[in-house]
Amino acid sequence: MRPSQALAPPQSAAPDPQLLLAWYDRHKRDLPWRAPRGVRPDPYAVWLSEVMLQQTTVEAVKPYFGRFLARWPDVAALAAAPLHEVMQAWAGLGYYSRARNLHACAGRIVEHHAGRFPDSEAMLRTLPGIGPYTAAAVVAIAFDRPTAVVDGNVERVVTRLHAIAQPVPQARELIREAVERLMSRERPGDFAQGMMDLGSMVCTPQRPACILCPFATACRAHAAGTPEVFPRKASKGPRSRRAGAVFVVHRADRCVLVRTRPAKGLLGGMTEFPGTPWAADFDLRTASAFAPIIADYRRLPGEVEHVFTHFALTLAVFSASVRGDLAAPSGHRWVTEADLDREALPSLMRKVLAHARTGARAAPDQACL
DNA sequence: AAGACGTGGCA
DNA sequence: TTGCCAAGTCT
Repeated sequence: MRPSQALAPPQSAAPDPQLLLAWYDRHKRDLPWRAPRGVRPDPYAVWLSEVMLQQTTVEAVKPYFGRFLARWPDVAALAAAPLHEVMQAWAGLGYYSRARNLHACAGRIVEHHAGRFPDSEAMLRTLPGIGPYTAAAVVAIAFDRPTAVVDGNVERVVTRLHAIAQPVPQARELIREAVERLMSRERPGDFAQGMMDLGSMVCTPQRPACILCPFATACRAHAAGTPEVFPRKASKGPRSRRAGAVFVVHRADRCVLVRTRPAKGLLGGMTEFPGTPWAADFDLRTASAFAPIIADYRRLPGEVEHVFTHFALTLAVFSASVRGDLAAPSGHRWVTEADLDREALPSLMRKVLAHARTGARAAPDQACL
């Protein structure tokens, strides 16, 4: 090597997809929805996993994926399932419109596509719950066809690789084009998954392990010494806070009063304990007007705290017991304690239930409503 | 086009 | 406790 070359500024070689594939072959994660090298995975399993993984961590998805696949081994089985069973099985995973769309999508696949997943992105995009990312992921991973798969991981890897300083929304097309140029045409599925593994294991949001990165020599952000400033994101304002109250009513025959939330919106279609609306200016003294049944309510000590993406919620819990022959008010129903586990109870309502169970024992009497 | 839409883990 | 983050989609 000539001295002039040694002294020259770091020469960034164009990133090579083979480097990523070699890294992936050595370090890829063993995930339940991944097929062995060279084996085409079941498009149904790929689609199911991709929908579950939308904004959701791998660890959270694993047990749900296993249960869904065991219970509904193919699209036809899922399409034939009652929606409420799917919602129940999804309970706890979050973003519940995904479960509704999953079921609707399965129905469309069976009705309009002879039970087989389309292999074209454009066709997949027309299906409920399948957006640009999921359509590309299914085409690349399940059908091993070359297409640019861009998720949050890929955005991070690519904005660092090219030191793209525009905030992500504006940079999206630039990122897609960069992936288009970079991706492997020979192993599109492995390339897509390799980029995501790289993003989650090496090119992490904080303290990326650049020393382990197959793209390190080509990476502009690494060269600049500031990988973690990419991607640039618009800062969000402070999270707002709301409050409300819920009523846990026990009947003498060990039933609990519940209702189903409207299909759309927050926790859409999920089971809940009746309560007040949730409001920033909630006043506890107005809670009684929302009690589902006339009864002797006791306020349980403490509160249930829950954080949604766009607001934090504080819930007061009221508890009461009523006679064994009381009918459920319209829009409500009685469910046995045992059957409660088979309800589509979101995490928030499981917290309420746990609070009611412990609170009822710890402090039988407090303020009355 | 910006905001709604869950949850749990971690600094 | 608060904020950020995780394989996005829909409106």
